Amino acid sequence: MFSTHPRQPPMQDKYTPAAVEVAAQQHWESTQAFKVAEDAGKPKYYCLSMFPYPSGKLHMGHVRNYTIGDVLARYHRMRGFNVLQPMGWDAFGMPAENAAIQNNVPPAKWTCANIDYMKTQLKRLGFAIDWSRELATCKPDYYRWEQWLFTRLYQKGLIYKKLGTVNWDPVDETVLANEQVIDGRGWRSGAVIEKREIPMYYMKITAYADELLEALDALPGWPEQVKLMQKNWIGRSEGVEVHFPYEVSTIGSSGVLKVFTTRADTLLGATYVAVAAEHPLALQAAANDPELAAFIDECRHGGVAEADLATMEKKGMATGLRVVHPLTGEHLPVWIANYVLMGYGEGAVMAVPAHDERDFAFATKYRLPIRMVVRSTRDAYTDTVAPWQDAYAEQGRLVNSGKYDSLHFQDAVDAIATDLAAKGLGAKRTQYRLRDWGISRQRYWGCPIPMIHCADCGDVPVPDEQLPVVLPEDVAVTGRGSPLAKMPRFYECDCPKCGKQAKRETDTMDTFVESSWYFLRYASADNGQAMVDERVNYWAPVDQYIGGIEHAILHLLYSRFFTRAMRDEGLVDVSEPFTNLLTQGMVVAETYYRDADGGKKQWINPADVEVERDEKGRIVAAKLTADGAPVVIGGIEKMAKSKNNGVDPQALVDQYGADTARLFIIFAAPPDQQLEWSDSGVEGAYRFLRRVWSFGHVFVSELRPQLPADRQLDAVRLPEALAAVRREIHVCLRQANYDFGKHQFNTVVSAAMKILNALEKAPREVGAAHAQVAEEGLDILLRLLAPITPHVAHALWQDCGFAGDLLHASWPEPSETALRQDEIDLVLQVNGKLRGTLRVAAGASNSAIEALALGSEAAQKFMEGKPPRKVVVVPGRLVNIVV
RNA sequence: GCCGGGGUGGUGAAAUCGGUAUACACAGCGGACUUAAAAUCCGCCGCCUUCGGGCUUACGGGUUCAAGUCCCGUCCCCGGCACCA
Repeated sequence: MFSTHPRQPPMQDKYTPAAVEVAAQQHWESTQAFKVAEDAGKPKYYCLSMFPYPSGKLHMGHVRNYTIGDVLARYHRMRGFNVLQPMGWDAFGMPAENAAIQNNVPPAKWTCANIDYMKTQLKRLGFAIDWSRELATCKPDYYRWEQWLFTRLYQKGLIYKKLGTVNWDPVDETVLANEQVIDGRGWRSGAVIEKREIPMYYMKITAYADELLEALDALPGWPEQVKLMQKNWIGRSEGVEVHFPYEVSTIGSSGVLKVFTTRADTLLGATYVAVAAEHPLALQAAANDPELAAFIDECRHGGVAEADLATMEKKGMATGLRVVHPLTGEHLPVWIANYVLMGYGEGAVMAVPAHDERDFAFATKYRLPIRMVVRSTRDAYTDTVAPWQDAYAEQGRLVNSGKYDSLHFQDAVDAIATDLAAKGLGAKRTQYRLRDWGISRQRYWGCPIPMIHCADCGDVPVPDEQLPVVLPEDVAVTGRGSPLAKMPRFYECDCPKCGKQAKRETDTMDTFVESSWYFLRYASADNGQAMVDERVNYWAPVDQYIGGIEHAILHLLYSRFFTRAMRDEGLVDVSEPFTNLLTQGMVVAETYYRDADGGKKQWINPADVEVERDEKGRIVAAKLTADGAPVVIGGIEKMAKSKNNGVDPQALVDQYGADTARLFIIFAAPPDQQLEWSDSGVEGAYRFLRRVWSFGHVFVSELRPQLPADRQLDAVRLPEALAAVRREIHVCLRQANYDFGKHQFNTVVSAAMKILNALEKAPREVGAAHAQVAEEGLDILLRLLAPITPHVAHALWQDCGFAGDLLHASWPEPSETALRQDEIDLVLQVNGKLRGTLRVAAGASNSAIEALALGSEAAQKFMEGKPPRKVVVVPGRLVNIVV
């Protein structure tokens, strides 16, 4: 109160992020800096971050995603590219319906309000976005083209209808998403979920399975891990389809049970077959067997998620039916097993307990025979087969297989397939794990499927002139049933073919459909006459796509499929939508909680907690600031509402500004790793920007006036101390450019910090030369920081008197003159251990270095008089003397 | 269960083609400035040590003159599994 601030700097020396950022953003806004059009004179760079679901407000994961994208966009602009960075909203989806149920607000209204707010947040963060291309998938001018394409693909046969299995909540009489099924029960009703078969539309993604697989090899810009996951997901496997003829005496009719196997070599080891609970043979057997019927009923309980099916207890029951082994003629029992699924392959598998772990466990449990037919190279089998060993599943030479004995895997498969084909009981076949994409959803807040069901004409696509089928927006959502199915004014219509009264489809599409083509729509977002136009072939493909690793399979695979489907419709030239892919890691933070009633945990926000540290700085305890009583440290978790460990980006921006938020996010971890939140790390980022700011203004007031007229630094002979500072700056720049190339932005920030450290420590007494080095260093520093902290860089660029708009400045390159060194230090090792350093001339020969090393004091000492056995010289790095 | 990824100081992390492990920060400790505090600046900071040095990249082996990096095995953590987006 009474104090003055005698050393308080002049006004412009104080870093005030809010003022700096508003000014920079106004400048970009008034110059329309980020609005782009096609330009044949420049290479184009289409930089795209995955568009957000408008959930309410931005979370830290969004800020990270869009900061990474913005860094790349601004960097490429300075590299001379014509950069497009658009933004939009993935606006259909379940959360809007849940909010509608909870707060009694229509999904459309809720969604639009969220979009408005989140857009202001994105603008405040200073992203270089071309907002003129903004789109929202819930708007008819977007989804009408999705409906239009649907009718095209339907007429082409690429979309078809069949039964699919869903989670049915018998109490709420509604279909649930997998995440709404918890331990086999509905999340709201608590009712036991049943599997139910309903008619659904499917996109024939399997028609592109081979192309989607093969083309992965031509995507060098994608992370190997993502390509591998997609490859495994598509799951191409070469195998044999085997037909087991029905035993007529038990089944009562002739026919064959089809199974697919990749291990046809083990066919002679098959001791039973298993079918899904919904399989026709299962239903037939259950018809007059109440016990079997009860078991099938039990199999219907629980959800459809694969992770649940794979981890549940394997159960089965014999049907009393038999099939005939196609090669031996042996009669094998047919079992119903809960782990066999009707939707996968043929809904039936052959079981070889001796060589398949799951079959082994099943056979052991139900005392079914186990017959060894493969002797692996490790000769793992003894006379007793239990317990299971992984080696049992290995390929090897056949035994106990009659004429196939001693054949190895591939020869055995070939011979068996040939014999099966001769008998008409099987053949080689390629199978995919990938299944067709079921896109029907029994939900309200989605894109209506443009189909009309007519009693006479069947399923009829909505004609072009009747599109879009507009989703009514003034709707009450209750969570019971589907609102559209209860809305005659929506579903009552006339058949487009015969004109009779018909019924409109009331299912909507999977929201993955909207996100499978939005990146193409951005190129021609203003076109009201067509889905895309010729501009798409200027911008597509996306040069750099950035988003969470959690989308590695579904979203990215659907987008690759959709791009091809649109290509084959003549809408776009390219096949691959995303040339380069950067998968960003999660944002995580510490959690704290207290035990509450009923074994529940009461999660406490980290902002309300104080931590205690020991003398090493380790956190040893934590307490709630409000009451001073201890809380439990819950470990590091993904930022989430449920764990109350989220940090609100808005509060961060309000307190420190957008540049500090961006700098911390970029510096704390490389983009593809998880990012651990740290309030003190944010402080550190802010401190750095303040130092940059004050150095800039020291330059303006003290150094710039000393600059000589001739500014050719490369021609100047600098004092050694200053030459070292300049070399350090250029070494850091070289490092930063290398790191930018591999998207390791955290070390670009390190390099910027090192440059500032070097500038601050530069010897001041050398006057004009110092001012010159400082000017060059500051020039480099501001351009390096321009993509990361664009506002502060923009302001300092102006204040320090550098020419032009920093947005259009060129990217800096290190000077060879500045990097030149006459002598270098090598590491001296004896027997691989560090024993000293060796100063040598930069161009010294290996033999000269070797001689110098052997003669050195350190080498003499640690060689202990023994003769060198070998001397390894790594030029520019080290010398290793082996004795 | 299946597929993919990760594990380096007290903490976030760095180490480019197998070549000085711990750059750059954060936290902590000590000092300067201040009536005091904040801010700022300077210094120290992997572990052990008989002060010669020895040890250290989740754990156990292996290859190599040399391994955080390559190979084999184990443990733990995370992402995805088709209706969350």
